[in-house]
Amino acid sequence: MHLEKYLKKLPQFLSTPNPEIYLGDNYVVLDFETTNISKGTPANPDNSIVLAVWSLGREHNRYERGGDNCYVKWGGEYELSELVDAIEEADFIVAHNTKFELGWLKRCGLDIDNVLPFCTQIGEYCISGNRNWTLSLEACLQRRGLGGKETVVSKLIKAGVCPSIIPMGWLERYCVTDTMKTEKLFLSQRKLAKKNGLLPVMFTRNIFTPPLIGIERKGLHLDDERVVAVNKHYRSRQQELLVEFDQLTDGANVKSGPQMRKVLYEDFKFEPPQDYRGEVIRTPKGEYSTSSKTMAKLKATTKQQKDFVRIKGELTKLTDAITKTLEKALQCVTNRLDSLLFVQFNQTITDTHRLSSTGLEYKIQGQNIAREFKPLFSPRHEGWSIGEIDEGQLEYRIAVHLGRDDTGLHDILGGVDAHAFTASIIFQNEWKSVKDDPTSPKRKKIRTNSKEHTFKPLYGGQSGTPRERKYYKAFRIKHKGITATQERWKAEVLRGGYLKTITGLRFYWPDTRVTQSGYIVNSTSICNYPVQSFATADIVPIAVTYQYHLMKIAQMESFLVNTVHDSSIGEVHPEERELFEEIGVYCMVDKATEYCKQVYNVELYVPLEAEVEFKSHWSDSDEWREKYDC
DNA sequence: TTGTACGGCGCG
DNA sequence: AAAGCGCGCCGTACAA
Repeated sequence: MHLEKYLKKLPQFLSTPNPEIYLGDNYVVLDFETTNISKGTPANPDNSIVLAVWSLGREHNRYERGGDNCYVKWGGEYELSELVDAIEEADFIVAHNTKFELGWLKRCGLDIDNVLPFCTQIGEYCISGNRNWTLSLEACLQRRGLGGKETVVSKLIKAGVCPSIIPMGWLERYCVTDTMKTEKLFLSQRKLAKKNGLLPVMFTRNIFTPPLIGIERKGLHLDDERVVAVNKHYRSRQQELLVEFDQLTDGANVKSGPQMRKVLYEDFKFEPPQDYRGEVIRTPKGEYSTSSKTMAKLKATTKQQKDFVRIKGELTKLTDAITKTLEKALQCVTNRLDSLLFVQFNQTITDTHRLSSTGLEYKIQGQNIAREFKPLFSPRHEGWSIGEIDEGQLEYRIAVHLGRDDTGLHDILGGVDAHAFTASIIFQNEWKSVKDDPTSPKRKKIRTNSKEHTFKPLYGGQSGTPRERKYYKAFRIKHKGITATQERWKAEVLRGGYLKTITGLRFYWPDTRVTQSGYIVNSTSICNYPVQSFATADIVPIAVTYQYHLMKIAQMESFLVNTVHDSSIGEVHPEERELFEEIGVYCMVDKATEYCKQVYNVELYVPLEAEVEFKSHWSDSDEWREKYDC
């Protein structure tokens, strides 16, 4: 295959990935002090490096550790060629939150895509599994018995004092100390990681960092005209509805839970809806629920009640869309000539080690943009398209792999429609009459309604209507392998309080026990985490990492702009579609599979599958354009 | 005035 | 005593 010539140019840590590289001593530990606008982000040109300190792992055997074997350089990013040279000679760099240091090194002119990082924050996160530890340098040091007290300088910085005006002697002492502490932390982590088999997972998390920086810097591009048109549409509809809503409720606020509870269950005298067991649906704190799902169960009889349910439902959606997306997108296209929206990827937040994402200036984050608004995102260049590569049925396939589930494998290989099986049980009678007529709209509708239930039992879901429960049971019987594996996981956690997963990552549920009724506490999480984690925190990041590098090596003009759990999204040059697809699919399928073997010694029993789409926008359709008249 | 909890809703 | 999992962001309500 002709990707061979690009593969040959991958940096060595990617062409022959080997986590044991972290056991060597050819590393550079570094720490930067910078000016502090927006937490010192290197993305802001008004920020600059104040002080850089680094030390070399291979020099440390020569003499006793002391403050003097650090390199110290005052001044900006243009005076760090010595550091850049040292990094180019090293196997990897070490820092606490390497995304920060790498961002600055990029500004120093270093090609950070050739740098292998070891982030001590990620290191601690991998050790923590899902234990939600505080991951500041101080907290990590304390946890490993390495000191880690707050100092005067750290307090000053935390209080918002810019490092550029902190006395030089103080700042230098502080930065040198932090560098040495970071190295101690690294040495402690790698020792433990080797012992517990965590090096592979640390390696996988770390090679993702340079691609994430590259993706973050590009931003997501908004289509100005569409943003304006959709805003107008939503605003005017909101105005109409607000008038009606005010009349019906005497000016209640649709966003207020207490007010909605009063309106619904006191003023309109709705009977609080019940679940399948006949118990009133309540919030975790015991209040009557006013969610849209609960509202859907309300029995409206009078015209007033019917109007209210309809208007409240629509108004909630409108308000949500306007405040969370549309208003801010409008501000972005108004304020910024380039109409770019920036997000930040967080690598150490989630329990399952997925990425999370934070919206920066305009507070729109990249992972939960409503499907309805994906058509607002367009390529920044005329004639380009948005390309999206998706891992098809990823979590299902991974569950089938982990459970060596022959029935699942058979269905996947045979392209069996999983939702049809769901429909045949939940909508038994209705389904019978239409199941063999693929053009039937009724069939389509039943199938759509079945979708939400299909994979619920995969995550431990059992409750619902009698029909639904019948399906969940059928799923567990059908997928014997998955069910048995999940039972083993629960047993392992019951025994030891934690589960060692296929990648070596450990998840902890120390309070797990069997209740009097036989229910195992935490069982839904125990069923879910190993699947969600391996699928979307390992396989997809691996694929995106390689996709990013190969696109760059192939000198493509196209580039990635986002990744959302099971997919990557890029802006694609019209003449590069074929190559974009080839690289994308290769990475999501072949490369991810190969890496699993190389790094995790996991031979995937189920094939992966990638789906590719090119569109004028992130999503697009005639109906959508008609609806918003653009 | 500021910070936090809560309920709600969006995504995979 | 739990009833699919994982997140981030919103406005309200209310405490400090």
